Amino acid sequence: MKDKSLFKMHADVCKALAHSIRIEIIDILKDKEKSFGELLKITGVPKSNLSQHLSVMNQKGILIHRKEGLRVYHKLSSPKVYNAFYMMREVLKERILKQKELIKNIK
Amino acid sequence: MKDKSLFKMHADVCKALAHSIRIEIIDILKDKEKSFGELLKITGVPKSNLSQHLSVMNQKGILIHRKEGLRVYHKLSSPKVYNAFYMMREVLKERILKQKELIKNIK
DNA sequence: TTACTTGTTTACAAATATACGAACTAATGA
DNA sequence: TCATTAGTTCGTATATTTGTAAACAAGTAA
Repeated sequence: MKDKSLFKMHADVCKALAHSIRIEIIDILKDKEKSFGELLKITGVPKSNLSQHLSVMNQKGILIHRKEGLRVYHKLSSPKVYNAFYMMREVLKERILKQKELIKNIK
Repeated sequence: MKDKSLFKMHADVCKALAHSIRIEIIDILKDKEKSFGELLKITGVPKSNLSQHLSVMNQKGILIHRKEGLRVYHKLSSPKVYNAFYMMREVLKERILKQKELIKNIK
């Protein structure tokens, strides 16, 4: 049988984006790094929850962080993460446009 | 508070890719349509399970299908789906390369 | 040392997602 | 009509993910 471990790893990267809080985090970090505390304020997510989401994103390789004193700064691990994020949004846009067409035809 | 429904929809599209079987399906459909039966043979996934995964992908707007006689043919809803798939794989590649570097430095 | 700030980890409940056999439906042909 | 093929849906068991409070850890500063 064919080896499917590549599909598994590939899906793991996709999973790192597959949550609305994580999408919001990528949106915030798209062009600049932010500390944990800043992300906390912007998102309004409880800190333990936010920490877990950031941890998942780090493990899956889509974020990196550095510690400076008490603060931890997070950013995208590569511009490719934003490209992937962006293409997903394009797919969403296309889907919404198609739905608009459908509604127009119903009227 | 800020409206987060866009993040939710965006994450839903990502979720459609976030499973190894669904990644495999996109890989198979990247450049041609296939019938359910062909997908069944290629993937080896039980038919009820395959049908459910295809259903999820249809609902999330990343696949479309047409029926012809007894057969159902599936394909990507847009080339953008493959672009998104591809960028995810690029992120994975980058991560693997970084891990290789780390191992090299350990030696 | 003590207290404070910033963030992580743990424990566990609740919610979602996945897997798969069995039953079911739709189209075709004998 | 009856059987066959192709695929979907249902019931339900299992697995994975998520959310939250509470405990914990690490760095800074008095």
